[in-house]
Amino acid sequence: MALSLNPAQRAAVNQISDPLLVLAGAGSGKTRVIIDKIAYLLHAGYQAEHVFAITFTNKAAREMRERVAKRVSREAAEPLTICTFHALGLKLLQVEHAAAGLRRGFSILDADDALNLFKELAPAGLNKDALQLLRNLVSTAKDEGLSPAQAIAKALSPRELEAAELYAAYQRRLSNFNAVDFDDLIYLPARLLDQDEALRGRWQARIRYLLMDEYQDTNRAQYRMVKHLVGARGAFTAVGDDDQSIYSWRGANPENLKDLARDFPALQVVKLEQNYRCSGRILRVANALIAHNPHLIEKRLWSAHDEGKPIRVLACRDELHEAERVAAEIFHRQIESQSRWHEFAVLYRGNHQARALEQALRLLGVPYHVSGGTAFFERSEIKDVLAYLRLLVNPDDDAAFLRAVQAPKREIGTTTLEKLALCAGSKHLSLLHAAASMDVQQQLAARPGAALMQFADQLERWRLAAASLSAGDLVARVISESHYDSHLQATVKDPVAIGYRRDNLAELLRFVHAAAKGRGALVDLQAELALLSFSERDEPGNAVRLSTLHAAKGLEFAHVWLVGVEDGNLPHEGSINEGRLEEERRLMYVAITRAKATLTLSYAAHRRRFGELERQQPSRFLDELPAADLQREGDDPERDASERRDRAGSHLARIAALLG
DNA sequence: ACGATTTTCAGCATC
DNA sequence: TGAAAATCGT
Repeated sequence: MALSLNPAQRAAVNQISDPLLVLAGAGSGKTRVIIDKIAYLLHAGYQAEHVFAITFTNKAAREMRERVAKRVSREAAEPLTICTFHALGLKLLQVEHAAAGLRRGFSILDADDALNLFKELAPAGLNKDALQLLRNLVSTAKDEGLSPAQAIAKALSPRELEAAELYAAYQRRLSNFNAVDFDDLIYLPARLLDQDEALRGRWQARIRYLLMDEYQDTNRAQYRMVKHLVGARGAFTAVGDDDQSIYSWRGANPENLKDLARDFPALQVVKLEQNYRCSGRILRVANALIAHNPHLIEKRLWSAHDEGKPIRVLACRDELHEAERVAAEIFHRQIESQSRWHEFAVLYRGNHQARALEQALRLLGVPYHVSGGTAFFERSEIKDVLAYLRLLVNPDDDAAFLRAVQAPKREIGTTTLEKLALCAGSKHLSLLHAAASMDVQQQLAARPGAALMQFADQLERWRLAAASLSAGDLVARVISESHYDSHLQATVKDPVAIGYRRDNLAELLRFVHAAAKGRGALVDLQAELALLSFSERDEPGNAVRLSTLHAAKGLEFAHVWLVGVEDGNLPHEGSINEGRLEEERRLMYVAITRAKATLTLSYAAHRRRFGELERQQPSRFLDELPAADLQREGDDPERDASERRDRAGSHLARIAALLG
């Protein structure tokens, strides 16, 4: 990367009087621009506490914080707010909780808990898809900024009315729990800002300059929140790239790029078109591919780098052959070039594709790191322990109660809980309060009643202890006194899995100790934990990176292999049918532009899908790349098919022959 | 209430 | 194919 800014980057940094959209192509140094702009704002006299930078992931926020602290001094960076959209929404709600009808210590339900709560209100016997569809309608309503009452008024058909009423019931239930879901962290602040002028004034005074990263990933609600926060002044910089919009399936709305120009007539647009990452050839291939998509604003990326190595296209027999070849190539290339392992990456469409690759790499003793996978905070043992914390902070959190009361098992089953819920409902008590109430106790049988009482007593003891204990010590005490470890031994059979879960809990403990330093208040800690999704220790180190295309966004590697470039996989089957080809093309574009020096694409003639060996066709996207830049390698798939049947030594061949 | 067995169903995965 | 959910049986 150049030491000084290029003219476009400088223009993006220095423009602080008008609202600004920075169209930042892949590898064009956009993070650099954001960091420098923060420094420039501070230099121009902005107080750090009035400068806000918003990202999508905690990881991005963390990285930005670290880079800013290096650019300006640590002390100067301290008062800055650099966080995710949801964390900003949460901050606002914590300050303005009364206006939102919430009490201090409100809980944040994750997607799972929210769905469970929703399930109880929805008509019984719905299958998973129908339920999720209905739940998504609620999300959509919040995304559009509709209150339950507005949604009911707006419903056109009986089905829509039913969904709107379900939305209303769901919000009532959340309110009873003193809880919000993830959507609410955006929807409620946007609503408050819209309706309460004084509140809006307070926040506009606080946020004097707003920077947004990955702007193409914002949804409607996030845009409305931002619009209210920046007001007519429009002191903001939005950085994004419509060609890297790959999250529309989870609500991102690239149209927001267009609306920005409509809502802020003074909007300036700066394009960052010099790519500092890829070789000339890699960039040319990427440009050729993305040129097949329609564009709102034309942008032409160029690179000052050499042409570089040809792009290779490997034809393979099946996914095992593909994995073996890729692993062998990485193995040899590393030795040959004396590169470090972390300069190599294998990218793929679906998580399941990692398996064959892992196997092949392990066989050669190549260290690797798989990104993504099940998020740390989604693991059941972590959610169990966090449920205790939530319940300590917010006794009305019935979702947390239901989780905590059943892990570890304490002879309280569904029948008991149903009875408890019935009593609690009629007396307008939360489940925990009901469990401790004498009235309710009398209506329960002796044994379950005693078990519930014991549970409530234990929580009360912890609550009292919390005052004099650090958050970390409290969590340690909860884990030990709830006998969670015996619970693990009783429910998990595989001793390796038990060890793994213990490790996770130890990791959580370490995290809480570190996070709670200086803050201490359990309330804040609990809220922070709810927003985190990945383990902080997720340090890949010096290892080959295996990653999905989505998880690879924002990363770069010297040598990239993109595997499974087949119709049905990339583009994915579902996207072909639903005409979402453009997003699939962007996905491939993102993959190609991760590569600095070499790029290898591969596809297999056959692939095992759902247990069946299926014939595959090379991706249609390969035809959109300039043939002159591609170097096709590998065996003729037809000839291989017969060879495969003949080869005596191949175990796979025999299995494949039996199946096929 | 819980473990064992059958059935189902496959994307990407943020906060 | 294989993991997770649903159902069965004690």
